[in-house]
Amino acid sequence: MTDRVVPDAARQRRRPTKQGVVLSEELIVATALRLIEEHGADALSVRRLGRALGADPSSLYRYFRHTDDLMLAIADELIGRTLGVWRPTGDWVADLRELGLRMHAGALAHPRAAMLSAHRVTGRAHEIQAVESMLGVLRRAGFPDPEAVRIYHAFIDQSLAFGALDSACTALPRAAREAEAEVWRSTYGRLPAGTHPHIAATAPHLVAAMRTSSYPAALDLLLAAARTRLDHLRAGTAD
Amino acid sequence: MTDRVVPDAARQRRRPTKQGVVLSEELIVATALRLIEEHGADALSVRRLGRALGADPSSLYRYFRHTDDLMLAIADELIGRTLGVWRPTGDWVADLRELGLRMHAGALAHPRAAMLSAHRVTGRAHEIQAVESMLGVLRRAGFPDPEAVRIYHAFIDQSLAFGALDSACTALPRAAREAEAEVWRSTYGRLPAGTHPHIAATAPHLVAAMRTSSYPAALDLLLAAARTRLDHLRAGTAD
DNA sequence: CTTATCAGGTCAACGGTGTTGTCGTAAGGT
DNA sequence: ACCTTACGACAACACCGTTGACCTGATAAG
Repeated sequence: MTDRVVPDAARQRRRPTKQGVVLSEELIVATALRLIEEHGADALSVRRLGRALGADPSSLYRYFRHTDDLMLAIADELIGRTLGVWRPTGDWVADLRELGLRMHAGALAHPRAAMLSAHRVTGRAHEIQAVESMLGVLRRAGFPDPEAVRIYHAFIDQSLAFGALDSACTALPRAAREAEAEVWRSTYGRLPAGTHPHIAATAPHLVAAMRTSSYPAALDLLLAAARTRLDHLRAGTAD
Repeated sequence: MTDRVVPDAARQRRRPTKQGVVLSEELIVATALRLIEEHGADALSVRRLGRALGADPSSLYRYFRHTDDLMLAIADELIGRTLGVWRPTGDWVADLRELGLRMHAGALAHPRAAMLSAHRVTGRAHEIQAVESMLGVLRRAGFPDPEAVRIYHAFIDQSLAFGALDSACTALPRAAREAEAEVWRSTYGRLPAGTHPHIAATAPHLVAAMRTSSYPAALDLLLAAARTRLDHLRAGTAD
């Protein structure tokens, strides 16, 4: 079996499956996304996907060399969907905030794909478009080039890193997620002030806060620092 | 089988394994960490771990309810190793900076373990100690409780998220890492100013910057924003 | 219109995974 | 010296990704 995968364009002999479905790369990716959305991240397996498509699991290997290939195809589809229609408004802080939240939401909508692709550089069209957009926002705001790159770098990595982290949380089996909430409530919530004064003092806030993602807060902190930095630069206080 | 796990302290009948090894929670965790570092994250399975220990896989279920429990124990051990000897100096910005860099370095020292545990709450001794320390730094600095929790949350998640992201990069196969560097150099480095003015203008900075982790920069931005916030609070300017 | 080709769906199998119910045995307390 | 029982071993279950061999029917050539 040298290579049973055929480039999508060259396909012609599309034969229906035993259950009457005509497979295609597109259909497979769409079904995989649906599966993830409907039954949780770990509902995605080659066998289950095959079953959902009404095809033998091994058929999928005519379209993807292995599961990773499938994941990357899904990720690519994701980028397209989440950044497809964004346009800058001119308010650089609001623009970056919107972009950050969008990337984060896009990741959370498809946790598995996000976890696998957050640390990869594809060099493909959608990605290049995104880089150009963000750098544009920062440079038009008035950041000098080295500063724009520094902030872009921190901004994009923070978005991707939080996206992956929070995705990993939502990809946790239900039981584990509930167990974590319980740890915050019954372990951290009950530490005596004698031995752990700071945890005890902030326990209610902790229990409430740790349930949600801190990405919006982290994003706002980053943007606030960037704005301060820009003010300093404008005031002529060179570093 | 109600629950075959016995709390570690209560263990007494330590019986050697067929191959003469005396199991313990500690030994299991240490072996798991070694396994992960030596043979990669997916080298960690109950069966392989059993083999490495010279014990039947099912024996491990006398010490951990399921694989997840084991992961949490590994995560906590990691925290303990990286934060073991830290003491606050009184300069809260410097302290948090040091803590953040240490956690990041700790993650990179055990990339695969970091990737598996960054998003977990263990509720175990080392973790509790770490939470108490960081909250202490922020509260002594003068942050009111809700603010301290907010900043703690953003700070810890940022450290863990970047730790996991950068770990994932270093865990990439050598070929893939070089391919990514090449993408930056030859794809982003050569885009024409006509179609991609912002990338073209910053290309040298981009190529140079994207090779390194942006965590230190992101950390400094977060701390700068926190300091600004504290100044505002001190000035009595509520919000 | 017939025929041959081969893309692509199917089947069966391999070796891996986490997890559990059962059983035997040896360590510890009495 | 005896009992109890903790705890390691075994076997089995249901699932996973992946592959090589097989079969069949849609298409292209004649």
